[in-house]
Amino acid sequence: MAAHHHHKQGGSALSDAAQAALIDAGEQWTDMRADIFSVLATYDKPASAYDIADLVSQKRGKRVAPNSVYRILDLFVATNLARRVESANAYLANTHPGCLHDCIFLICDTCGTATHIDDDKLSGNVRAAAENAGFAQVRPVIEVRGKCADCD
Amino acid sequence: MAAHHHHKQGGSALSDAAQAALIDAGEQWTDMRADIFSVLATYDKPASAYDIADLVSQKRGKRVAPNSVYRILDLFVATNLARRVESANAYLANTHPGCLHDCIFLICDTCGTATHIDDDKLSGNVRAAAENAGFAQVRPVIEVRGKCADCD
DNA sequence: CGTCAAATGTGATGTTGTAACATGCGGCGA
DNA sequence: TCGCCGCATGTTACAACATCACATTTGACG
Repeated sequence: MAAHHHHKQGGSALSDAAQAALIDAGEQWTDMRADIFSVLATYDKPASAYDIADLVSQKRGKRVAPNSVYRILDLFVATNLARRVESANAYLANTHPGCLHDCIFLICDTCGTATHIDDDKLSGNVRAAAENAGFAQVRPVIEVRGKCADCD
Repeated sequence: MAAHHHHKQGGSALSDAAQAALIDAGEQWTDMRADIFSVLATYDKPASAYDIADLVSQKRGKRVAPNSVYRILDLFVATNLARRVESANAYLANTHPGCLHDCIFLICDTCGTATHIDDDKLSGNVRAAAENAGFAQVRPVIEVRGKCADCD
């Protein structure tokens, strides 16, 4: 595979990539983590920890506490398998784990779907502006609320 | 006063400006709103609705419910007297009400203080990217988490 | 097999945000 | 003046989001 393609990966391919990335980070790919990732990956809008807890509970036929979900989501975010959408208090699967980007999320206020842009130039400028102001260990949060093309 | 200065306004001058802006928007400047704004304006870090409710309660010697605070904060945000910091679930007074900007907030993860930058070029690029992707009624959320110069 | 660390379960609790309806207050026309 | 109306605020309840502390399970490894 060539250097830097950004095809969205489908269900199982994406899970495979996630698994590889997680193991690569020295973490385990457990059933629970696989289930949570796969549920998260089916969402095209940011999913709250509680949404995920409900679906994973169904899938397993046994209550999974939000608590556990949060733990794993935190891990996913730390290892770049998922992103937190701050303006939605919710999470999205990273469709290309392994690639580091400062994602820009576009969230439709009407239908809730989120798309994401990787514009390293843009996010780089934001980073630069922050560092210019004396900030270090910078982590940009760039999200755009609005109306998507389908909801005009 | 000249066209577009951005001196931070101090306590009473800022409140005066806020009052003017609110009335200009066809809203009332009530005691409650004045109190909430003045409390918000003393913060140099994003203040949660609950923080504000506590302080305003003290100040008035009578419990003010978070509920009421939210209502007024929403009004402030709608009229550009205050901003919501999404990544902190909290609010900041706008130090120059009347000027419309897509603010960029820098929030220190260590001390919590927030500074803000107005870089219309940068935020304009974010807007443009979103509109390019078919989004309308765009409202950028640009925040940067990191460590401020004092906390290095 | 025993031990240890990591993962997950469980229950409690803290924080943030809304909904629904009641009350108060001031303006304005009858 | 009186009653009505619209807006602001009060009050109660609850929903949604997030974390803490501690118990139990699992599985890797000597």
